[in-house]
Amino acid sequence: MSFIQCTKKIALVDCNSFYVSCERLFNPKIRKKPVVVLSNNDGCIISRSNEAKALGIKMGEPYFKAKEIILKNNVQVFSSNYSLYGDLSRRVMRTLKRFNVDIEIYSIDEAFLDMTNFSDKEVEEVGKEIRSTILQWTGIPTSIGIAQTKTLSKIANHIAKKKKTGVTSLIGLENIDPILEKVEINDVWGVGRQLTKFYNKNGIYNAKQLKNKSNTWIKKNSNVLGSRTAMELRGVPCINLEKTPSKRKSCVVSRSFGKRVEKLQEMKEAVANYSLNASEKIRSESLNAKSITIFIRTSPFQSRFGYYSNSKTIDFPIATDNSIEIVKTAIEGLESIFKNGYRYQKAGIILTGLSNSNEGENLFSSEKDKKIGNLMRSIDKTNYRYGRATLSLASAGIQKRWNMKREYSSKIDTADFYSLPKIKIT
DNA sequence: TCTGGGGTCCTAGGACCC
DNA sequence: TCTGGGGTCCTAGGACCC
Repeated sequence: MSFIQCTKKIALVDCNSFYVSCERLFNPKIRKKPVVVLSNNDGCIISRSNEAKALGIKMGEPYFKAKEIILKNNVQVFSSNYSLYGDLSRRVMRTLKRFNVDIEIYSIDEAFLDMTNFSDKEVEEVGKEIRSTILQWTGIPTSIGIAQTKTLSKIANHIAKKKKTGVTSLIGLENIDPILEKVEINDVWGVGRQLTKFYNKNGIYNAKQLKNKSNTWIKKNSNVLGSRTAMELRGVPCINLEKTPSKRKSCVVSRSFGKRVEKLQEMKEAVANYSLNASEKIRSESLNAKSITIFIRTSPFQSRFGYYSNSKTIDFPIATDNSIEIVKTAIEGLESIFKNGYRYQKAGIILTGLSNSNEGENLFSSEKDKKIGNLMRSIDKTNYRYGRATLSLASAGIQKRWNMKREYSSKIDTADFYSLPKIKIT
């Protein structure tokens, strides 16, 4: 038996230190300097410039732990600014779409491209052209890895990150084992902490070893995901390019608090706010939620005050996108799990069982429901125009003492006219 | 003092059915 | 003494990703 193997060519375009690059765009002074961007609440370091990496600052490290290195080396620090990053991401993706190839937007700073239609020889040159176009049009530096499968293109991308040209193609190479041998197993896409531990225990330390491990062993000792990764390392595509984004299945809004919350009233305000945001989000995507989960917890890192974590899931009678109903239900859920005497660090809500809201006026939709629908739409429009929370519910509160910390924000927002960077003409 | 947020998918185990 | 077996569906929790 024989089969025709159609060799694919998949490119992974990845923005270099994306959030840092976004901040640098409007701040030339920090171009060659070490820079880091912090997560919400200024908690952890989630983006680092090469200079910051060289200082030994680690990905995901809590900010307070890295503070000493940061101060000593005059590292520039920024609170995250997702409105800015989202806008620049859209610009990068729009630029990519101009190249007329199938594209899957994989995350805020990554996209897979199907370059199968280009010849083995062309592919690297096209990659370079894409890279320089993005740089020129958006100012964002990228790296591009090209290979036969998504997993291999991730590896090619790692290599490209260290090259000056920023582009690496593994297409047409007879034997990539010497390359895979240098890739640590935990750097392989799909291999996280637990799998690394397991593979190490079984003598697998790099990508080549996993690739050459027998199928039967992998199938017996891991799950479908594990064998898929191994196949992909062998050049057999198992993970398809998703051209059309699939509808989301859940919607989470959760935050750590800027200050610990101890009172039910404050917690209610926070949960009401998260519920409002989530409702607005699903309405903007024409979705209804079947149920809602509310969760609260104290800090898992500070057990001296006692640890408490709980959640409550409630089904709606009918799938809904109505803010008022969602907030009301969230508060109900919160009251059922809230316990006095704890210093809460985080809360959130999850809307699940999402379905298209236009799928059928259901039997119960009444005049009243329609009126509520119209009300929701006009709230959304007003908030879109004048900023979120122009119109809100009283339960969402005004003081918001629990609001998150953002001490180091650049306050630039290319998606908001009043926050555009200003140029002084003299 | 200070440790992110938003997703998806898989699996094990329980409930239930015939 | 022996105490069915096989199937589906659902959910919670874990692992992974960026």
